[in-house]
Amino acid sequence: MNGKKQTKSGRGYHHGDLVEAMVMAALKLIAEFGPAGFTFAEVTRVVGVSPAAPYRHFRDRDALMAFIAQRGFERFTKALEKAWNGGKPDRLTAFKAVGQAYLAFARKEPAYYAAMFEARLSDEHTRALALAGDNAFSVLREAAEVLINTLPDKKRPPAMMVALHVWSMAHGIASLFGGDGQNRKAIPMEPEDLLEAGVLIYLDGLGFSQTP
Amino acid sequence: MNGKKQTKSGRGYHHGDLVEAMVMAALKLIAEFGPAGFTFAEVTRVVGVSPAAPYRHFRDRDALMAFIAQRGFERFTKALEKAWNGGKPDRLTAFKAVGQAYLAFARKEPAYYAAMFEARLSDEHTRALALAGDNAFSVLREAAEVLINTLPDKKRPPAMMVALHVWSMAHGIASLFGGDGQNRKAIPMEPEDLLEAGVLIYLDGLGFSQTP
DNA sequence: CAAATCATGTAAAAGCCCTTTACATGAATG
DNA sequence: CATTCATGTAAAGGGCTTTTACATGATTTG
Repeated sequence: MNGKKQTKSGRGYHHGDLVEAMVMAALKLIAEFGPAGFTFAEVTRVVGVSPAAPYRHFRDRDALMAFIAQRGFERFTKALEKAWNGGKPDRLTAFKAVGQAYLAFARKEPAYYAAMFEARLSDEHTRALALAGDNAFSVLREAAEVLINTLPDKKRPPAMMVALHVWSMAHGIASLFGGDGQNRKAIPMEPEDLLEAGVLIYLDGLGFSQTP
Repeated sequence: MNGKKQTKSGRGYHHGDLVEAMVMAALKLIAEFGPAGFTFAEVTRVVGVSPAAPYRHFRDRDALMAFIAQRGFERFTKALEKAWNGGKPDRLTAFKAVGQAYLAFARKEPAYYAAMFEARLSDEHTRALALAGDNAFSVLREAAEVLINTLPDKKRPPAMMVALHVWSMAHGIASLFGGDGQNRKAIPMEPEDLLEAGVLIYLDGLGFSQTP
């Protein structure tokens, strides 16, 4: 009947799936108070275990954060891949969709996004996350490569650079105006529209005319 | 001889300028360990006062952070204004200089930058800082306004939008690849060059041809 | 100039969080 | 069924935060 263990309201000595429960509780707290806005002890209280319990699963609070960031990067990568959709229906549309997917992820999963980009993790954890981050970036980089291949050789910029420009603008918009609450500066348009316009102008500068 | 008080190695009962000393010590710690990388108590130890002393000057750790962010925004605004230089020697050159000044500030003053953009301050403090942030943004916005006035009416985009695009790209680059150490992802070019290229392409898209 | 007052710093204490260690429980294994 | 292993608890040490009562010395004022 039940996927895992017993889940009577009062659980027994063992929790059943403490890792998942910790992650879920932490995500809620991050979404509400930011990546620095919760304590390890607070999560144990929400979950209903003793303060020492999580140490069987995570070396410390940062390890929980890194675990969340890791999972976030994986979901992020999938979201970007889905948006790119192999370049269909056409390269330009798909490329813009990747940009929109970037912002959509930041908006819909602010807790993951914060864990990925705003939690200041140790060098060790940062290094371990680098691969996951690179995977996400690769989606954008390859999309850029496919896109610019439609340009004549002479006018073709490095795909890496194009990807970095779009990534930077998307991340800048997400950081400054994205999210759903507190830190967000007020601007007279939706972040998604701002990015869409910015990417269009940028691509125009590369030689993609908007009205061919 | 001395600007302020006695500064014999062993100071007396009163410090003389605890606020400044706290700010300086905090900046050093922020630069090294990030905005979440120091404790209030640690700063008091560095400065050499009791843990309760700072409470005469700052309500709490966040108030110190906000104070630093406030000062950071003021210096940031000045740096951008200096780069704009009234639009001289010409609008385009000056505009690009503003972008470079943005990155230069993030690179040279990582502690201020982190306090301004990466410290998650309370809503209350965030609101109080909004004005200081707006002042900085205004410099870029007015530069954008002057710049796009050279475009024919029909092709002239809103200055606000142009300013937001450039701000976002600069902030994205600074966040992802700027700074000088740990979090910085490795890329095959300097952040400054990446921004310069991005702004040039973007302005090209707006109708500023690079080779008139 | 001396006394009163005010700003600034200290000491001590309460409360919370982090983390480790020794022990308890119950699930899995043979 | 007995053993072993994974997982959770209790207790304790140490650090940080913040408050309160008190100490010091700079500043103001008669």
